[in-house]
Amino acid sequence: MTTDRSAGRVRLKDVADLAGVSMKTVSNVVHDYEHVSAAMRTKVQSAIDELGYRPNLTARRLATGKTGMIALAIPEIDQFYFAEMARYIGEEAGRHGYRILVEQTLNDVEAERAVIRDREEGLVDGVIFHPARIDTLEIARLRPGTPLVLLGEAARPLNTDHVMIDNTRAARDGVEMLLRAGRTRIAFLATVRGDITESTHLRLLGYQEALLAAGLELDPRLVLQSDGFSIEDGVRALASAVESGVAFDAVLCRDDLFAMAALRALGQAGLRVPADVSVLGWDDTAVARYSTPALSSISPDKRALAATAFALLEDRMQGYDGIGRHEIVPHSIAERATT
Amino acid sequence: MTTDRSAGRVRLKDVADLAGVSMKTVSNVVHDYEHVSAAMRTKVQSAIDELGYRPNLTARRLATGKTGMIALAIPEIDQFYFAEMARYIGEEAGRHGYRILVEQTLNDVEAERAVIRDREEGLVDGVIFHPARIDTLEIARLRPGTPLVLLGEAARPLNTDHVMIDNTRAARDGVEMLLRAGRTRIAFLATVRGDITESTHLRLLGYQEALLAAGLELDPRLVLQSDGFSIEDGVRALASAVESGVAFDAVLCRDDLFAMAALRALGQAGLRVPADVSVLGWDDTAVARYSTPALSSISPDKRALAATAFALLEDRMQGYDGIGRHEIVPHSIAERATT
DNA sequence: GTTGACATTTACAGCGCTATAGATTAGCGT
DNA sequence: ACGCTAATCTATAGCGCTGTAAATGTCAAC
Repeated sequence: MTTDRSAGRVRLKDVADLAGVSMKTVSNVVHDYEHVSAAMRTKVQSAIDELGYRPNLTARRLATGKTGMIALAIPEIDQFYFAEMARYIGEEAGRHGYRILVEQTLNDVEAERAVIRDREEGLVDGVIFHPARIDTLEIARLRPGTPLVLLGEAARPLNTDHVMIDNTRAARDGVEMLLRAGRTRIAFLATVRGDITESTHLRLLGYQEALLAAGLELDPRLVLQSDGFSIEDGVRALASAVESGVAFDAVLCRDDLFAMAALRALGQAGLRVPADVSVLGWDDTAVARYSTPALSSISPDKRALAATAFALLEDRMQGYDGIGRHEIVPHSIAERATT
Repeated sequence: MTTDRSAGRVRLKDVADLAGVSMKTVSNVVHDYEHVSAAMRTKVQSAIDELGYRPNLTARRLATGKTGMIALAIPEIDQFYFAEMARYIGEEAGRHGYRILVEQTLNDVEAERAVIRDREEGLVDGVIFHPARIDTLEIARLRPGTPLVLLGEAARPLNTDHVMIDNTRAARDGVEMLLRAGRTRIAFLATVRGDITESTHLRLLGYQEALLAAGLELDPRLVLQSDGFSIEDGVRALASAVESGVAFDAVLCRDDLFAMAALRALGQAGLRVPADVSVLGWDDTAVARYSTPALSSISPDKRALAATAFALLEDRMQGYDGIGRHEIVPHSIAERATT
C-alpha cells in the first residue's frame, strides 16, 4: 500500500488508469452507483485504496453546481444564543448532508449587506441569516439570488422566508406565570438606548398586554432603561430603580444576560431571589442552568427554530421560488429557581 | 441596468463578450491587476455592472487550488470556551483573507478521525483542530496531507504544530495567588471519572506542585472527584466534600463550569464566597463576567492562542513542511469577586 | 444462433475561472 | 522613420469531476 501524500495529489484519472477503466466507472464506484458489477467494484476499490485517492470536493462542486454548504450569518458566534443556534443548525444541516459556514457580521451593517448581496456566490447553496442592523426594506431591495431564510425579529420582508417565535405572546406567557405566582409589581429589564432592533419592543408589548389583561395599571417606572447591552449597563439600570425607591416583586428580562445583571444587582441591594423578587430571563441559554440560583427563562424552541429554518431553506434550494413563508415556532418557559 | 438574477448566472465569458474583450482582461479588472489601461478598466467595469456579474468562487478555487478557507474542528461550538475561540480564530482568519468552516466533532472519535484523515480534501487549505478524544499516536499515524495545527492539551504529536498555554504553570500561578491571599486549605474541583484528556491532569499537577513548593502537605481529600462534566456532577462533588466535613478555604476549578458548580454548592451549604471560601475558575469565559459574584478565573490569552495557531497554519499553507512547532502562549489571572 | 431488453462501461464535453505563452500596441531614443 | 523594450491584451489549455449519449456486454427467450 503506497499512500503518496507528498507529491501532487491523486486524481480520479490516476485511479482510472491504474484500474484500467474509465473515469466515469471510478466515479460510479465512489458514489456507490448501483449498476456496477461486483468484480469491477472490487478492482476499482483496490486501486482507490492503493493510491489513497480522495475526491476533490471543489472540482465536484464546480461540476455539479451544488456545494453542500450553507452559510450561517449571525452577529457574534460567542453569544450564547447564537452559539447554541449554530450548534443546532449545524447538527440539522449535517443530518441532511450539508455543512455550515459561520459568518460573523459583528453587528456591522456593511457585513450584513455583504451577506445579502450574494457574497457567497457559488460558495454556498443557501444562507440562514440572523440580521441585527439591516432593515426589512433593504433586504427586500437587495434580494439575493441565493436561497435565504431569515431568523430573529429584526427584519421581516414579505418576499423572504422567516422563522421566529411569537415574542409578544411569549412575553405575555412569562408575565402571566409571574402573575399566577402572586407577583403584581413586575418590572421589565430593559429597553436599551439606541437599540434599533424589534425584539425588545415586541417583548415589552407582550409584557404590557399581559399586565393590562390582568387589570393592572402600567407603571412606566417599572419599564427600566439601560444605556447599553453589557451586564454592567443592566446592573446599573436595575440598581438605580431600586435606589429610586420603585417597588417591584418580579423582573422580566429581555435576555438572559440582563437576567444575570438583575441577579447581581438584586444581590447587591440585599434582595433575595426569588423570595423578594422573581427573575425571569429570556433565551434559556446555558448560563441559565449554570447561574445560582438557576435562572428561569423563556425558552424558544431552538431545535425547532433550527429545523424549520433549515427545512424552508432546503425547500428553496430545491427550487421553490414562491412568496416568503413566515413560520412561528413554539416557546415554553423553563422554570428553575428564580421564580 | 439589467440585473438578471433569474436566468442562468452571468459568467465571466458573458462579461467578456459584452465588453468585447478577452476573458483574461475581465479577470484582470476583477482582480485589480495593475497593468490594465484606465479606458479598458472602465469599459469592462461597466459591462460587469450592467450584467451584475459576480465571480463563481468554486470555479476560482478549482483553478487556483486555493480555497481561502480553513476548517476549525472543535468538540462543541456552544461551549463557551470554544465559541470564544471560534470568534477569535474567525476574526484572525478574516483579517488574513480566510474564512472558517466550523466542524463540530461532538466528542465523537470517528468524527475526530475524519478530521485528521483529509476529510476536507480540497475544501479547505488548512485545519485548526482541538481534539478531545483522539490521541497523539493516532494523529501522528493518520498524519494528513492538509496543513494542520492542534489546540489544547489532549494530543501533542511531535510531527504536528501545536499551541497551548502552560497548564501546569497556570495552575501553580492560581494556587500561589490563593496562597498569597492567605488561603491554606485549597481544594481542586475536580478530577472526572472517565476523563481521558490530559488537561485535568496537568492542572492537578500544577496545583500539587504549588502546594508542595509552599511547604504544605497534600491532602488527598481536597482533590475532589466528579462523576461527570455536568454542573450537577460538580455540585454533587463539592457538596459531598462539605458534608463529609473536609475543611477548605479555597477551590481551584478545572474550568468555569465547575466554578459555577462550586458557587452553587457553596451557596447551598451556607458558605460565603469569598469570605469563607475563594473560588477560582479556569478559561475566563463570558460566564465568569456574568455570574454573581463575578468569577475570578485563570485566563488563557485566547487572542494569542488564535493568532498563534493561525500564524503556524498560514506558514504551513505557504509550504513550510518541517517538524512540528510547539508554542506556549501566555496566560493571566482575571481577578474578580470570588477571590 | 439470433434477437431484444437491459445492465455495464466508455468517451468526452462541459462546469467557470486562472494562468501561461504569445500577439499586439505603445513609448522612446536615435 | 526604425528598432527595441515594456506595457497591454488575447487565445486557450488546464483545474478534477460529473453527466450525457453512445458503445459494448450479458442473458433469456426464441
